[in-house]
Amino acid sequence: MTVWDRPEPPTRPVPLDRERIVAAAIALADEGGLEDVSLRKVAARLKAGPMRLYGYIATKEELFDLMVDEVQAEILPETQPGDWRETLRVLAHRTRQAVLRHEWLADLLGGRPTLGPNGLAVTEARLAALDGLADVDTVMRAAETVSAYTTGAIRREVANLRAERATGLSKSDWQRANGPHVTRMLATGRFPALEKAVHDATHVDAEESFEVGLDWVLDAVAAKLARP
Amino acid sequence: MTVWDRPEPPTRPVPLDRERIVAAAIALADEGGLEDVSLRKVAARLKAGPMRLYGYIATKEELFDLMVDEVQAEILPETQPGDWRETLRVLAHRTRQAVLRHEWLADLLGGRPTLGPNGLAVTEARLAALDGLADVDTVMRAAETVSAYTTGAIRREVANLRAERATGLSKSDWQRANGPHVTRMLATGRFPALEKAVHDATHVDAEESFEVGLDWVLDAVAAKLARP
DNA sequence: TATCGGAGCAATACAGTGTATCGACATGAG
DNA sequence: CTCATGTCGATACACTGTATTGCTCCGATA
Repeated sequence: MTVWDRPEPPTRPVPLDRERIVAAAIALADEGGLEDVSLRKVAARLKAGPMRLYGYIATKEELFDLMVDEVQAEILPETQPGDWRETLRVLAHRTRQAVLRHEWLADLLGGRPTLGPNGLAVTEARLAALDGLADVDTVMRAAETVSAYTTGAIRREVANLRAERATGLSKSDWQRANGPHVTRMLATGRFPALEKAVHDATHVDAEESFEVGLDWVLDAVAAKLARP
Repeated sequence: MTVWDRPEPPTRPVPLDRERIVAAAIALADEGGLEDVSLRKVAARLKAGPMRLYGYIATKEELFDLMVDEVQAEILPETQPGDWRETLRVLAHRTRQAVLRHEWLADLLGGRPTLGPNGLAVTEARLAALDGLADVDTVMRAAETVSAYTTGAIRREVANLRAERATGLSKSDWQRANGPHVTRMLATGRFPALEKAVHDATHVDAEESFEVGLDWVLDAVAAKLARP
């Protein structure tokens, strides 16, 4: 019985694990957005049948949870700076940067509690930064307030960014970017304050306005920490 | 040719308009969440074929936009209170209440720019409250910061609410509500600050923590308005 | 070593989705 | 009365998440 007579052994399936699955899903989402992530496509990237994934995840939502947690690892800074304020600021900025790298994150952020290891680690980092500076309740309120601002601001930024991309690519001109509709609405005179704001506001880039708002919120936190 | 010989005239289709379509979609979403809203089901409620809707909307996303704008009408207060701070506070609270009435709004809030008439009106109300109290840029930053906090906080609240509902119905006990997983994670000792917070924090209801965080942010705004 | 149980996997199937296409038909204009 | 027009419904397509089913191979047991 020579080699030539014996058939090749059947090709063993590519080994799989959650890490590989999540990586494939993230790659897909990075390329084409969240709606491009289908279990079939993810499986195809791994040269596997769609049903194979159900050995590792029970539902597509779970895959999303894993994706979010995976990316949250990028948020944790390698070295913790000393100041509580600096720590919170860095965490917020790194969150923003992670979302800009993975825009689909904006669709998921805040949508479910982040209970994965990295999500918990981020929460821990926020709380640790404030630990001992006030009573527990104040600390929690502070952490949650900063985090609420962060996710809210980032979401709006991405929303605007997408809208700009959708309406041609005119970036600087607000009115033109939003098409004739907004212009027409403003012309009705029913939105005088908005009209003034749109007309007179100096355009600042997104990062700076994120930063400014964040600073305000941090100021508020600082004020509350001062008086326990 | 008597009446009996003549066939009935063909039943004319039920007249349709965006208002009716949006109302049907909102009703569906209120009952079963956003994912229960399918063009087929919406159309069925109106005794129409699915394709009929495409005379009024070009895409499902547009339907969502219309839904959001419709519900935003509920946010505008009937009478404007005097104080800028009170105005912003009321707007935030009414936003929260609207989301609690229509939980699906949490999935959409902040996801796209709100360019509909009611959305613009809400923005206008926010800006109008601050109008003249500082330069335009500061006013915009203030409005956006408050709104970022609001949407972020509400989203987290709804996320937690859903998670609680999903894990049995134990509401007060954080650890039990989140199942053994979080308990086990905390037991690793890798999240000391989180552990302390979970253990020692006095449970305050969602509305109160929303209110407190909001007040902090409003304090921050007040401070910036003071010095132009 | 032969057999068997069980696990992992692929194929198939199903109910449902958003939307393009097209043919019929009622309606208003000439 | 005829004809063009535009609206509506049916059909169709490509695709989704997931349940079910049966095969096939691996390792443990007799």
